Amino acid sequence: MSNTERRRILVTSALPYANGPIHLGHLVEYIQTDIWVRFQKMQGHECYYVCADDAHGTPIMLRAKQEGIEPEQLIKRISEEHQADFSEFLIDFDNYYSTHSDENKTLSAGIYTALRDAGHINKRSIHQAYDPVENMFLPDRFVKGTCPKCGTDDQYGDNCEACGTTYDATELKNAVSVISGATPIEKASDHYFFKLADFTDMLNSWLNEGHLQEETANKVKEWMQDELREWDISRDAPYWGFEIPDAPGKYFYVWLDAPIGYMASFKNLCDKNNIEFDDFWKPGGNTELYHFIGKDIVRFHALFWPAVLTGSGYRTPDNIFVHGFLTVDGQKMSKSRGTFIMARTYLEQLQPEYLRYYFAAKLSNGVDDIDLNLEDFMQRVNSDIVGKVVNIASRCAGFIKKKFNGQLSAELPAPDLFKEMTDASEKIAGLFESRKYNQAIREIMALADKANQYIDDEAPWVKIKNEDTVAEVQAICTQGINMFRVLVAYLKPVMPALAEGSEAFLNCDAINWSDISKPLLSHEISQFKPLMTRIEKEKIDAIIEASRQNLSTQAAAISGPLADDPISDEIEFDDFAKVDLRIARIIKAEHVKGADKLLQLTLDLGGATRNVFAGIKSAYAPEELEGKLTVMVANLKPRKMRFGMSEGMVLAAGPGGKDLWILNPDDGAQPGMKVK
RNA sequence: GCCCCUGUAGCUCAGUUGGUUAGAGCAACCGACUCAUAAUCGGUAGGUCGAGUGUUCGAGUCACUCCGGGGGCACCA
Repeated sequence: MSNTERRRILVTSALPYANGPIHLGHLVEYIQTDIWVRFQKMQGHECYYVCADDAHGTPIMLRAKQEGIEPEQLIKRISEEHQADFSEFLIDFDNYYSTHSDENKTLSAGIYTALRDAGHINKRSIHQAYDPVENMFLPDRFVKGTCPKCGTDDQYGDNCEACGTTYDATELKNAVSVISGATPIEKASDHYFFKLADFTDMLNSWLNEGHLQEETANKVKEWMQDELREWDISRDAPYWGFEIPDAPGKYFYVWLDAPIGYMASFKNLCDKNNIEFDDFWKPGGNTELYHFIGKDIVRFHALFWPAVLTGSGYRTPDNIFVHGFLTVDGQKMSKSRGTFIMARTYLEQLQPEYLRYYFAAKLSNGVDDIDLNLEDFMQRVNSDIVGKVVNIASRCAGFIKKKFNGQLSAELPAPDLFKEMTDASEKIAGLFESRKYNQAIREIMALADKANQYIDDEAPWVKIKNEDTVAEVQAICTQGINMFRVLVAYLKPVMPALAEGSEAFLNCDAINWSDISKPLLSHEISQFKPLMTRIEKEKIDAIIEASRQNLSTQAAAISGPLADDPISDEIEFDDFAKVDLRIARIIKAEHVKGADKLLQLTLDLGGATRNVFAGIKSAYAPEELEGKLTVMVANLKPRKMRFGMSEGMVLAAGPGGKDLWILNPDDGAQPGMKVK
């Protein structure tokens, strides 16, 4: 690597939104980026990794209000939480900042002004839902009402979840503002638009210059086939953001100043560390710029952002690395299943490097989703890292320490094998560089297998017992420990703390990519301590349990019958047919002496009568029931209860207590009829 | 409704421009070993490559249809 040029690289991850905590889904991206940046730095390149909280927008404004604090206080608190999470996950930003900063304000205003002066900004009036109580315009998702098409209640202002119709928030019937409950009115307002279509040619050529992964480029080209509409970049007061310089009462839409936050965070770093900002952001700077993002925000980064940058005299990114979403056990993260796992919840139970390793083992350079399979996670980490890699050091260290005073031998007994391992360096580096971490990990683990095989073949535990061969043990273990060191070097971008612990054990300087080919010889190592322990199943269970509990303590938790009580496993028709359901008339209902929950029902099946005890006392008075038709399971095996024989079961729905409703057939059904 | 991605051993994934008996790791099973955090080493078994049809001398690899999973769009960016 010494003969290659020292690259100058600026890297960003997407800015987390400052209204909630970091979860495992977020971490896919930060871990992916951090690995790449650590790798670049290990190569000796000049690489900066900047990020920031995305601190503007309506949701933050409203949340602060709800908590009775100023937005500044809210974003400060959230930023501290975010940074604590990132730091513990060993995400090593060179700078972590906020979009609510002087630098960002200046840069946003400058970019806007440049766009305006070049004629890329258009101003026109639009109509929008307006909350007359709160005196603010309402984004679609802050209006709810009845669908104008199908009449379903409680639908958002953009489309109906029941019938799928899309409409304007102003078309909703009985519309209410989610914020105040007031009926929104329609109101006109001037908005500022970015004329994206001005950049059609520029974008078309940019898209063909190989800046994007193929799949991403295809997606963006698909969007380019339609005419590029103007992008609304302004919002009316009250809004939490930056006021537009020449438009009092108008603010930049959060998505305008968010990516500029990348620049602002870097500007902040430059000012602290004497880095030339323009080298990285003006055209022709001989530097590289990369954004790591999720596939949900491709539009902003691959369409608007290059256009905005070009229109205001800045450079465009060299690439936008798009990754997929995280699923857990093959399904979308779910609060009710306990798989919506917060970074903090994870950290309370497990070490960050387990997850860093697992993600690395799964991540490719594609946009496919990756799955966190919890069983696989545990097995994989335990067997790869603890069983294979760390085990090499563990099984050699004892001999060296006890028998040879911690001294490594002066030569390697198997230099060819060592060379084979260091020769893999270029291939593995190429895989890290191209973000095929999964392949890199596979290569590294194959080498770890080789190391263990070598030790097994040499059997130092046998040779140590023989006078003639005892001297060989020192060399064998020196070989083993040096192979371990190479593996740690390869894994260092992924597992920096393991590397640090290993450096202490090896009693050597920080390992870099360039010095792996020089083995440690005639060198004293330190006492071996377990560098990493196994993942215990209980810890994973605890994470799931804690994530479930988060659910119940969160006000806005998603719940409902389906979430609380998911649909059971699929059955065959024959299974259903075994259940004989009949219409029954309740001809008599009475209290049962000594029973807290039961009512005794006499049911007429159109000829036969049945005596049934039903646990519905909490919801019904006997007199309410007499004469009613309902549905019963007629062929249920009679069951002896404390108060007598119960010959069937009436059907009811609901969580229990007062909330319990028996089934009622529609008019016309007669006692005894089969339900099918 | 339209469009994109995806579906390979129990699990996680590789499978190059279609070409001989479909690969790896983990798990399972058998054996060896005991230095090591019950780790390691050797071996065995396990797949009609989601289903079907087609193109071809030949298809996991191409085309079409269907099914399952993920996502995008339907004037919201």
